[in-house]
Order: sequence, then structure tokens, then C-alpha cells
Amino acid sequence: MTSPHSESDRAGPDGALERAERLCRARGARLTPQRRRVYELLIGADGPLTAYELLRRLAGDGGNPAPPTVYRALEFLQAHGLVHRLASHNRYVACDHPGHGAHGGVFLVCERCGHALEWSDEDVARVLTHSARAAGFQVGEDVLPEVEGLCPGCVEEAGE
Amino acid sequence: MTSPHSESDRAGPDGALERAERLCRARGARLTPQRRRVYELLIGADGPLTAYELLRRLAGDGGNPAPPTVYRALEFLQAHGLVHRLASHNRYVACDHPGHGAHGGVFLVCERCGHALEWSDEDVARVLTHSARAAGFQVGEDVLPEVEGLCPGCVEEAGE
DNA sequence: ACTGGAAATGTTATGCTATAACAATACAGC
DNA sequence: GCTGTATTGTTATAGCATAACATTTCCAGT
Repeated sequence: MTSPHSESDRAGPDGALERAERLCRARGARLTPQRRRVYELLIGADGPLTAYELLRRLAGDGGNPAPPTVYRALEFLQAHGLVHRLASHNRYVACDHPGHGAHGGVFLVCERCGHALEWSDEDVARVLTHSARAAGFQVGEDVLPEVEGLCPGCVEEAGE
Repeated sequence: MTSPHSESDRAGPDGALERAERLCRARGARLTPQRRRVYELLIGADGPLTAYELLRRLAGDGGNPAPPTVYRALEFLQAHGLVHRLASHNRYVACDHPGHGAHGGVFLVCERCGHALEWSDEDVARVLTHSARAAGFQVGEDVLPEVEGLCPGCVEEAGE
């Protein structure tokens, strides 16, 4: 069975924040206003954002944030699995289902509209690990390979 | 069966260049001295290089190359499948088996020593494509997902 | 409450990665 | 040789990320 994540992990735009609060509290990690704000911006964003896009949106709140502000928030959020970095596009995206680590998934990144879908699939993880082992290679814990392609909406449009 | 590539594609350090020459000639593409030099540098390199590392090595040949010089050469080489970009590390690496496109493989990137192994595996390609399709996603032609982990040598050392 | 230390944030500066824009040159086909 | 296209040279700039150090905030222990 293939699925983005189990039903119990899903949450609306608000639920995600509450869940992040809980997760951080449980770990004794401090989800400060800055970090929370960056997380909110990513949750509310229409697709992955660059660090500097986040910076501009933070600046919109008032204040005079500098790059380290946003990078530090991202570092924290990534460390707690709340955010992933899309290395192929220098962008950051809120995680669908924090608390899991990133076991057994891929990022499906649309090369047309830029949207990214985090897709969990045990089969992918198993085959990837197995294949790598044949090369003597030990796959890391939280790998989330990025796969370029066309999302459902863009497949349609491209077909017209 | 899993393998880095078929025996017939393999080539020594020199063979790779000759093969590139043939490939370009067959396509009517011009493997100019600049492009050839960048390709040589990548073939001879001990692991993936950044564009600016290449630039410094070009400068060592004399002349006064600027960034566009190396980026243009890389663009050409990538277009012909002679070089891949390792997006996760902003690095470039010569391709093991040009002429194929990149069908059905992954990049195994060592998080310790930085080396990258291009690993062909039909199973990986099949499962990835199948899994993505379940999300309504159409995987692109030449995707080569990057997987972080430990290479054989570094697994050993880490075990000590 | 007070305080000492650690964590978080502010601030300035800088390095690395990549491309835009336009000029000059080299090359292939005629 | 001429002409148009591809390639390379050159200058400038945009975009991504972190180093280093100052300041503030927060919490624990008293």
C-alpha cells in the first residue's frame, strides 16, 4: 500500500501548529515566536519557499530581520523534522507528518509548477536500501530523495 | 541483477575522453578545448567538484577564466549526459556511462568523504516510477535521485 | 527576588554559487 | 572570402549561506 501518510497524522493548517507545539514541548525544545512564525509561513505558503522569500515575509511583519534569523529558525525546524530542505531548488517546505523522521519516502517535485509532495512508501525505502547495499553503501537515516517530474495538475495541462 | 553499469560501457580514464569525442561527433556537438578540459578535470578529480574549484584549476592552466566559462562548459556537458550535477552539495561529477541518459539509477553520496557513486538499478527506477504514479505524478526522463549515506570505505572506518 | 550560565537573537561582514547582459571572436556552410 | 551562428570573453550583479561577535532572554538553583 502506498500513501502520503496515515490518516492519524494528518492535520489542518491549525492542527499542524498545535502538533508542532506538542512535539516541541515533549522534547523540551523551545518553539519560540520566531521559529513558530517561520513554520507558519511555510505551512501557509503555496509551495516551497527560499530562505530569502521567508526573510522578506518576516520583514513584512515589521522588524529588520537578517539572513541568520531565518537560517537559524530553519535549522531548528529541520532538526525537529518540522521542515525539509529541497536541496535541488534551494527551498524549504513544511513537513507533512512531523515526528516520524523521514523514513521511507521521496519528494516528488514538479518541474513545472515547483510544488513538492512528500510521499511515503515503504517499498521505495526497501528497494533503495537493498540496491545501495549491493554497492556496499549504507543508506542514512533520514534520507528523502528528490524526484523531478510533473504533478497531476501539470500532467493534465501539459497534455492539452 | 544490480550493477553500476554494464561491462561494455566501462572505460579507463582515457577511454572516457575518446568515448565523449565519439558521442559528440555523432551528435554534431562540438567538444571544444574548454569543454574537453573541464570534462578532463572532472574525470581526473578525486570526487565531485564545485564550479569554483573547477574555475581555480582552469586558472592554473593560465588564462583568466571567469565563472561563466565553467558554468557554460558544465551546461554543455550536462546536456550531453557527460556530467551530472549533485544538487545536494552544489557539485559536479563526470558521468560513469554517458550516452544512456540517466535511466534507472541513483546517486549514492557519502556524507563522510563526499564521494559519489552513480548506481544503475532497474528495480529502483521501476519502484520509483510506480510509487510516483500512485500519487498521480509523472517522473521525468533523466532523474537521478541523490541518496545520502556511507560509502563502503567509510562504513568500515565508522565501525572501528 | 537574585544571579549565573546557557540558549536564543541581533548585527555586521563576508564567502560561495550562479546568471544576466553585452562585446569580441571563431567556426561552418555557402 | 562572406555571412550568420555558435562559442568565448568580460563586467557586473543577483541569490544563497554562514562566520564572528554583541546583546538579550530565559530558566535553574539559590
